[in-house]
Amino acid sequence: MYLCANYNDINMSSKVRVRFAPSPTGPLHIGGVRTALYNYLFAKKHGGDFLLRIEDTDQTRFVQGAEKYIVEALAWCGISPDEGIGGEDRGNGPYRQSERKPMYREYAEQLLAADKAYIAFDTAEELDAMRQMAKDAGASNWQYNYITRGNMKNSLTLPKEEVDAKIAAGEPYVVRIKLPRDHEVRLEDTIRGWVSVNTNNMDDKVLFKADGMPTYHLANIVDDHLMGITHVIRGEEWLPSAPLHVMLYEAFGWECPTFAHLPLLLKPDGPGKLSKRDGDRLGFPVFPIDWKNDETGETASGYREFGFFPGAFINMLALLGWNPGTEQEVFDLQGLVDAFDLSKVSKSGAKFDFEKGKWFNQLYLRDLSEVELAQELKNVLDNEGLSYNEAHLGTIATMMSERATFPKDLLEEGRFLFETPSVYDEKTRNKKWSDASAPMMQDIAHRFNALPDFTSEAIEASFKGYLAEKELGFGKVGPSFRLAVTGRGMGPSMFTICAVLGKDEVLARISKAIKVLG
RNA sequence: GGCCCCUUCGUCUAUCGGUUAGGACGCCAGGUUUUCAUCCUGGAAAGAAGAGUUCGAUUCUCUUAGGGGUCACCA
Repeated sequence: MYLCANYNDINMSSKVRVRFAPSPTGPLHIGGVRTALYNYLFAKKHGGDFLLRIEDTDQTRFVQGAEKYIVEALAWCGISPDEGIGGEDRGNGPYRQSERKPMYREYAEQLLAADKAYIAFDTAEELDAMRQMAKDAGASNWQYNYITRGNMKNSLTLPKEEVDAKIAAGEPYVVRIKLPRDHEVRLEDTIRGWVSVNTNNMDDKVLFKADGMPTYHLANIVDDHLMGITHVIRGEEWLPSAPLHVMLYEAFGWECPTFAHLPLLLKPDGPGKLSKRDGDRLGFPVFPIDWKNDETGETASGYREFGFFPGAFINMLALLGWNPGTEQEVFDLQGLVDAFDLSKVSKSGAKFDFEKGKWFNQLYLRDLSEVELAQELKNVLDNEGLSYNEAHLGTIATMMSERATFPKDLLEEGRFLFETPSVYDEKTRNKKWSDASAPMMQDIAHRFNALPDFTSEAIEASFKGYLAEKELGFGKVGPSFRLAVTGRGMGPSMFTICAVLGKDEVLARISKAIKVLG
C-alpha cells in the first residue's frame, strides 16, 4: 500500500507554496481563474507564495499570446504571482516547462535506473492493435499494465543489447512508469478525504515522450518538487491521475504535497462541464477578458469587457464552490483571503449561475462613489462619442445607478439625457397621449419659460402649481409630459431630468413632441 | 463500458445525530414610488430512493438510482 497523507497540514511548519500551472493552449476559462484564485487565497491566507508556471510541454498545442492573456487576466482579477511568470524569479526558474526541457531527461533516467520505469518501443499501430485485440476478446477495460507490458517490445521484454541497438539506431521510444501489481494507492485529499485506487486499475503512463519532452505527469511532479510546492490545488479533472502522481513521488522517494481537488464548474442547464459554447448559447462570457483568435479573427467575450468589476467577478467566482460558513456573501479580495478555508470547499460540481453574477456586479456598481460613477459614465459616453455637460455627470450617474447593473446601463437607461428623443414609445403614446395633451404641454412650457431658476425644486413647484390650478391629477399630465420630454413611459423623476436637461432643451423637446405627436 | 468522485429549495449553499431544515440569487405577492427602477415586508420552494445503526437520522453504514470526471507519446 502506498499512502499520501496530509503531512503538510499536520505540521505546517514549512512555508506554504502553491502554484497555478496552466498550459498556454488558449484563453483561460473562468474555471481556471477560480482555480488560480483559490490557490492565491490559500497562499495569502497562510502567508505563503503563489507561483505561476507555464506547462507548455506539448508544442503542438501551443497558442501564441495565451501566456500573455493568462497573466493579464489574473492581473485584472488582482491576482499577482509572487514568483514565476508575471512574478519574480527566485532561483527556481525557468518557469516555462519548455525552457526546463533538458532537466527532465535526467529524472526519467533516474527512474529507469531504479527500475521504476522502462523504455517502450510501441508504435501507434501496435498500441491500436493491442487495444483492438482486447476489445475483440470482450475485455471491457483495457489497461496498459503489467500484463500488457509483458507482451510489448520494451526494455523489460527485450535483451539489453537489443534495446541499446534500437536506441542507437535512432528508433523512437518513450519511457513508461512501471507500476507494481495489485497495490492500493491511497491519498488524502483536503476536500474529499481519502481516495483509494488499486494499481491494477491504473496504466503504465508515458512519462517521457519520443520527442524528448516529458509528459504532464513527469514534468508536473518534478517541477512541483523542485519548486518546493507544498499544496497542489487543482481541478477535479485531475483526480483520476492523482494516484499516478502519488506513485511518481513514491518512485522518486519524495514526500508528496497535500492535494486538494476542486469541484468543477458545470453548465447552467444541461449536463457536463461549462464550456465556451454554453456561454455563446446562453449569452454570457466564460472568459475573464476578451480573447481574439488570430486564426479565425473571432473574439470570445470576457467579463471585463462585458462590464464586470473585477471585485464582483472574483466575489462571484469565489462563492461558486466555497462558502465561509457564515451568511456573508460580499467580500473584497482581502476579505476572501481572511475568510478562505480549503476544507470548506464543497465536493460537488457547481452549476454556473450568471444571474447571481449580475447581482454581484449591481452591488459593486452601487457601492461606487458619485465621482467614480461619473467616471464610469464618462467612459461609456466617450466610447460612444456622445457630448455631455461634465458638471451633470455625477448627478446623472447617481440617478441612473439604481437601475444599472453594468456601467453601460448608466447610459442605456437614460440615453434621453444625452440625445433628444427621435422616437416615442408606442404603447405610452396610445395609452397616455390624447388630444388634450398638446395644450397642456403648451401651458407647462409657458410656465417653465417664466421660471428664473430652472432647478428641480422650482420645476416641481411649477408643475404641481399647474395641476392645482387646473385641478388635474398627476396621472393626467405626468405620463404624457414624460413621453414628450424623454420619449419613454418610465424612468427617474421628471423634475430631476428636466433640471439636468436645462430649460432650453426641455422647451425645445416639448415643442417637438407637440409637432410629432399632435 | 472500467475506474474515481459526487447527491439539501430552480440555482449557489448552511447544518458537523435532536432545528418550525437557515441564508442568498431568481420567482411570486403586498407596500413605497404619478410610472419604471430602487428600497421595505411577506410568500412559494429542498434532504434521490430503499434498507440498516440509534431513543432519535438530512447528518453514520450499505444497496440502488442519478449526475460528473477520467481512461492519448493533451494538459
